[in-house]
Amino acid sequence: MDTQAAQRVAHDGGADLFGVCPFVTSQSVLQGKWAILILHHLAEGPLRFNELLRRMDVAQGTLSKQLKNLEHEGLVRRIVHADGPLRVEYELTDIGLKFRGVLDAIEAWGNDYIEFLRTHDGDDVR
Amino acid sequence: MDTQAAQRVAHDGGADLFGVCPFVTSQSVLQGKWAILILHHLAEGPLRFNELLRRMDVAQGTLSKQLKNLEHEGLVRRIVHADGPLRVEYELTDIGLKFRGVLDAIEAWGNDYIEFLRTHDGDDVR
DNA sequence: CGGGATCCTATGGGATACTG
DNA sequence: CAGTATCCCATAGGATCCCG
Repeated sequence: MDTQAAQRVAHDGGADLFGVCPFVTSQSVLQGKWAILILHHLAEGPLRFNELLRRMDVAQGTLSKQLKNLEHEGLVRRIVHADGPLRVEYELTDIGLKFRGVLDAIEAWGNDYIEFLRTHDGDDVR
Repeated sequence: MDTQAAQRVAHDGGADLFGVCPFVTSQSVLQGKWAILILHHLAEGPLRFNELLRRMDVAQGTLSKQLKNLEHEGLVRRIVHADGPLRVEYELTDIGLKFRGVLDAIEAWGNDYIEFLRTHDGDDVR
């Protein structure tokens, strides 16, 4: 381990609230550009890799990594169909399905915010 | 209509859906390590800069930038009190207050997920 | 089809020092 | 008190090539 990494570990005495605070914990799952979008698309049902790829304009490698993360975190299940040609589907697990509550809230607020953006056209948001 | 034209229409070539899709739009606001946490702390009422600093173990510069972002995006309002010593408070705007719906959903799911993590101890999540 | 491996860049975020 | 400025690094994510 190099010096910098060692220092970071040593200094990490600060309380990491992952697994303790629901907001910190959720944040670590929601971080990144694609998690919410993937979860959103899978919320309606299982999808194959290339189908996800087509729905979200994302690089293959990136999608692959993100799906592995979500699988590791327990939100997504990867299913390989044994019949015929290679066919893989991704679907939400139980805890992944529960996330739809968050997705619904995000959708509602997102629409409110889009409306807000239009009515405050002068302000340079983003 | 010929086939190629139909396909070009159907396939949204790299369009940025910010301001169009509520999920993409929300994601751009929620991205980053601190936005959700800041919003959560401000949801209960206005807070001063150093008070936020104390509640979340974050670097000053980082907090400053994040607050500027949220202010720019219209979720947070910065209030400078003119009396006596320098005193600044941050509070949620109307559209920021509406975000509490998302925060509530996140809190609920976060707690479910924490429970899920405990009952699946063998899996190395994160 | 469904990826993995590799390389590269952009940027988020921490540490530190300084300021009105 | 409430920042700003600067430097630096770790990581996310895109592009490209390759594979079973």
